[in-house]
Amino acid sequence: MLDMTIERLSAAVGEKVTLQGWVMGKRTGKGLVFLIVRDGSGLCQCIVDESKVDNAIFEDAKRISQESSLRITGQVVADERQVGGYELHVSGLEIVSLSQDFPITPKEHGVDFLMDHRHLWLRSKRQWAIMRIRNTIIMAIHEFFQGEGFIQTDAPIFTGNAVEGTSTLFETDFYGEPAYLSQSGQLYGEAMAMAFGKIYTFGPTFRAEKSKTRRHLSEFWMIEPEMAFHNLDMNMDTIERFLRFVVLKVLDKNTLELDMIGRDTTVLKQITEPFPRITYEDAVKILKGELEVDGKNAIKTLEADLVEVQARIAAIQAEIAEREAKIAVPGMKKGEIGFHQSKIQQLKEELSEQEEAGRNIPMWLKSARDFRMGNDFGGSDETVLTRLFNTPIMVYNWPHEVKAFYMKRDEQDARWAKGVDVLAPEGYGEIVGGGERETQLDLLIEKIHEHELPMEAFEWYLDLRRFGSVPHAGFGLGLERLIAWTCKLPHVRETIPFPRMYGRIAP
RNA sequence: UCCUCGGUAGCUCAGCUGGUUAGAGCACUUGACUGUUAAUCAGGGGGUCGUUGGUUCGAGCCCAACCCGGGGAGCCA
Repeated sequence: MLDMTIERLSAAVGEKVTLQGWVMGKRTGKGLVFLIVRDGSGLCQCIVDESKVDNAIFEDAKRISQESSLRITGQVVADERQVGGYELHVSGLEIVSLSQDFPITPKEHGVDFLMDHRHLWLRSKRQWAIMRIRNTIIMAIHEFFQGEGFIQTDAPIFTGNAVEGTSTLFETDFYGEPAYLSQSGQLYGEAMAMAFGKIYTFGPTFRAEKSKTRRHLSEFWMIEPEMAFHNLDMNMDTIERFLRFVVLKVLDKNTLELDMIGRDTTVLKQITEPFPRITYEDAVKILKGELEVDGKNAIKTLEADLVEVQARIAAIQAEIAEREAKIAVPGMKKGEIGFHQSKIQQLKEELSEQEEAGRNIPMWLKSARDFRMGNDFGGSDETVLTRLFNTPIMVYNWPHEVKAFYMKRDEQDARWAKGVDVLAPEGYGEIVGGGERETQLDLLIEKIHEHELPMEAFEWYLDLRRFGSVPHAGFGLGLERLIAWTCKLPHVRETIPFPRMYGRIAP
């Protein structure tokens, strides 16, 4: 049978099956060739034994190279030591296409090199695992909203007016008129919520920010639910249920993948606990160390982190020196030297990470101490704040000056706009931004003037308040940031098949 | 736009205060090893040291400008 996949080998133990795939790796021994085959669904070690196959097959097994494609036939044997738990005792092998000098070797590579070979990098284990988790998350998003009675609608990607300034928009030529690639479907989502009750959009979003950081992409996918007859509290309830649902789905369906990328799931499992809801005012106090959380002080915690980082740097430097001294002694076996060298390599990588933390933390501390009530949080402020929590936190009631014109003003205290930012733990920061929308026509018009926006471009939007305005709320979730946190990746670029970012348009 | 770190073999890096023919590991290749999981052993080929200009008897190393990349600030999901 040719439709066998590695994923389904467990149902075929003892049977003779044929797999179709690619060679990920090869090890040879006297009379034996071990092939690691991947077929997209998983990995399987295939053993070619010289004494059990035709000579021609054994010769093919010996000459087959990394990433050659093949059809391979053999008996499925359970073996707990193997990735996936099964191996194939080969009786037949057909080379479909021989590959030559595959650029991505089992050794470490630099980011630039890997990014230039993204089309091939996607074949590696880690990327395989991440893309499967991405798939789970996308499906879970649909499942959650569909299950709660939302309908998926889509906002346009071309927009004619620059809502929040043209500096962050990509301009294109739309039949001779300037048009911009959408940086949010928010306003259209509101129109659709007035038509269909509860909706969500799920599509690509474009931001022309010249940001070169671990959490920015120029093209990313955003989920934007919008709910009629919902207020800020109901919005926060929805966000919490939603994030919990998605993360639990990943924990359920991707244990293998999470393990492959080395994700410690302890923090993820705490997603079942309530998310703290903190007003902006309190968040600022926590940030400045004026308010403690469960007896923990943000500033003091960070200072302790710094001490720890410095101790770690010293320990790493000592270990590197020790291993280098060992290698320097003549007479050590080559293999052992290689072992020490690879350890030193790892240590040096960790050292540069720790050194970076050592440089950053004092800056973060300064930023936190000097923070002024009324400002928006910067990336480091979010890190300092979330350092004290193991679940996402929801910061709400923001100074209205820092939020968009459509955000509803708090009826009790006009200083605040009823927005909410959800900050992920472990240093990931903002993954969701949302809030309750302004419903009053006159306040909205005032805000549009205040932001110096072109009134005529918003006439259609104002119609939503003229014809049956209702309280409504919604939020936007950056898919890639959610994936990055779920997988604890150092950078969002690995969460999307072909990242588009400042300075990167190919492949 | 600004700050910061970097660019040496196909890949990852070393190259001490400037000094003869620029090194290692991996990958590739030849051979040895009956089960390996990036840690076996022996041999082999492979480099305009990002670009341009300068300092010097002499530059991979020093200086300047530029190009490319990493991280961060601003901005944000």
